[in-house]
Amino acid sequence: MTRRLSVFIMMSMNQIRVRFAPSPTGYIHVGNARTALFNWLFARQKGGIFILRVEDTDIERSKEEYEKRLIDDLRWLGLDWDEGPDIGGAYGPYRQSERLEIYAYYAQKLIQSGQAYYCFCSPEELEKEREEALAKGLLPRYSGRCRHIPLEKALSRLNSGEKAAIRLKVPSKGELGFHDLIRGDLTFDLSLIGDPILLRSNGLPAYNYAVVIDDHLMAISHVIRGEDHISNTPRQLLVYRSLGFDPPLFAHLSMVMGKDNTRLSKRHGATSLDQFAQMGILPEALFNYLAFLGWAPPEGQEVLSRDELIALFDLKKVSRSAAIFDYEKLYWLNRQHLKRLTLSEKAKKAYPFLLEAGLLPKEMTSQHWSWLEKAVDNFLETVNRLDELPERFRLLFDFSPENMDKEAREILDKESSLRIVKLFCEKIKTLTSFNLEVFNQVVNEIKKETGAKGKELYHPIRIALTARASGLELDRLIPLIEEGTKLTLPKPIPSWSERAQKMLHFLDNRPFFKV
RNA sequence: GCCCCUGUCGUCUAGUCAGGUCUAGGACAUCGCCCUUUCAAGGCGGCAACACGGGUUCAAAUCCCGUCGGGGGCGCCA
Repeated sequence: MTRRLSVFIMMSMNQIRVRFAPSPTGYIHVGNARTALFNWLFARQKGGIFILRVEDTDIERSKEEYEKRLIDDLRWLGLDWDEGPDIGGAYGPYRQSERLEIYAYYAQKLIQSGQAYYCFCSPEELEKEREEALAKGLLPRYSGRCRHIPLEKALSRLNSGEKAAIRLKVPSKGELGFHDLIRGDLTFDLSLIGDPILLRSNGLPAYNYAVVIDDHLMAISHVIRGEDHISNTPRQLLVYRSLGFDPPLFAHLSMVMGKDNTRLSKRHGATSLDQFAQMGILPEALFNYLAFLGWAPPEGQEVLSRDELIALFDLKKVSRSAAIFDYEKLYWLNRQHLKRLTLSEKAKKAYPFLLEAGLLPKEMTSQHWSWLEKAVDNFLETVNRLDELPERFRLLFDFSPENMDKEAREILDKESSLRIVKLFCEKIKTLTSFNLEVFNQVVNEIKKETGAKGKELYHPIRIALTARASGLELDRLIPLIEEGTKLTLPKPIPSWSERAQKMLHFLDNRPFFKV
């Protein structure tokens, strides 16, 4: 071994190396995303290495398509990795399906040293035994029946074409413990653990085995993963021990639950990252929220950027109890992050949602963008999510007196209001230009002519202009409409005169309105 | 069934390791008020928790024991 290589190994021994190891069996779930995020925060804070490893040994369920989506989704969230299947690295390959010879090699070593053995039991037999044990209230654990088959005999059965899995021999008594960075010292009774499968009869490794080989060979220093792996840890520790590997440090994160305290699933609402993107949740907001699931910064700060989170994060302060995913708080955080964007970022983020709704054109001119910025500046502060924006924009695009809400109708039922609406419409229907100045002039005239003021005056005028009882402040709304009518849009914004004429026409054909 | 983890406002949590400074702090949600030509936003304020029962102690959210609740595991899934 060269001096340089040994220096390299020495360095990597002290190097913090963590990994996120998902199975590409579906779209990435927020619970897994949170695990990835905690690993990432830890690595980035400590100047360590963050690795993405794809655990695709479940051939039935793993799909290439999912791996691609997984990568896209993680990147969308704002995570990056130093080694992974898409970018390579010194400890690859990073896809378990490409590491099969490695698993076979170590399994053989264990067979040869007598620490593992061939098991010829069929999955059906085992399933039956397990069910029987469960029914009797016994421990559903493998009997160890094949443990005593002499190696020569096993080999000859193998040669004659029989299929076998490889199992690890687990001591029948004793205790095994480890220190968990979040939960402290944990101990387990070995007599309760059956001999785990290392290699399945199809040659593919089982999770509890592959994870050990990979974590060791990839020089993982800290395994940060979900609580559902706590009881797997002793099994894995046994593999480390049999192979003479030093185990890494472990930290088990609590689960993420839905509102009814069951595991978060589709029926609780959005769970996969792409769904949050579609809802108009900013990745930095989801990132912020996920970091807060089971952890809180020391001084109670709430709205934090990725960099601030890196600086503040502390694995030792992570909560031990399960957290419920609260959409309301996520939405609030999203609003806060939305507010932090610059005007042009706001417009850029809003655009896809307005395009999708058919309100803005595919080809945007600089006039479009400048108008969008103004509009977004007014509407964004009223929403939690970007996907609520088209609905707000309809205040500008839709003008339909026939669809007035109850509140607006009730106001029009008052004779004084109706008179103001008509007066206002008559005055503006023939105007060639309309702006705030003209508007105020017209309003002043009406004020003089009718004596109305305040709410009595402005509420009807709002209805005349928008056919709605509520919305944006009028002096912010008018410039937006005025400028918007000059734009080329898939669906034009009605001008003041169109509005006035449409409203008058509507009123004339409504006999039940007085006057 | 057995094993493991876990338990502070409805929710996320601070406080628990080193018991008194906790008549338990913050945030979301909710309710009320203010601002306001509407609706929001914003500002201010209110409601709201140490799962329960024992013990130790001058003193317990904090330490010990038990009970109960919640979650996870016991796969040729990961």
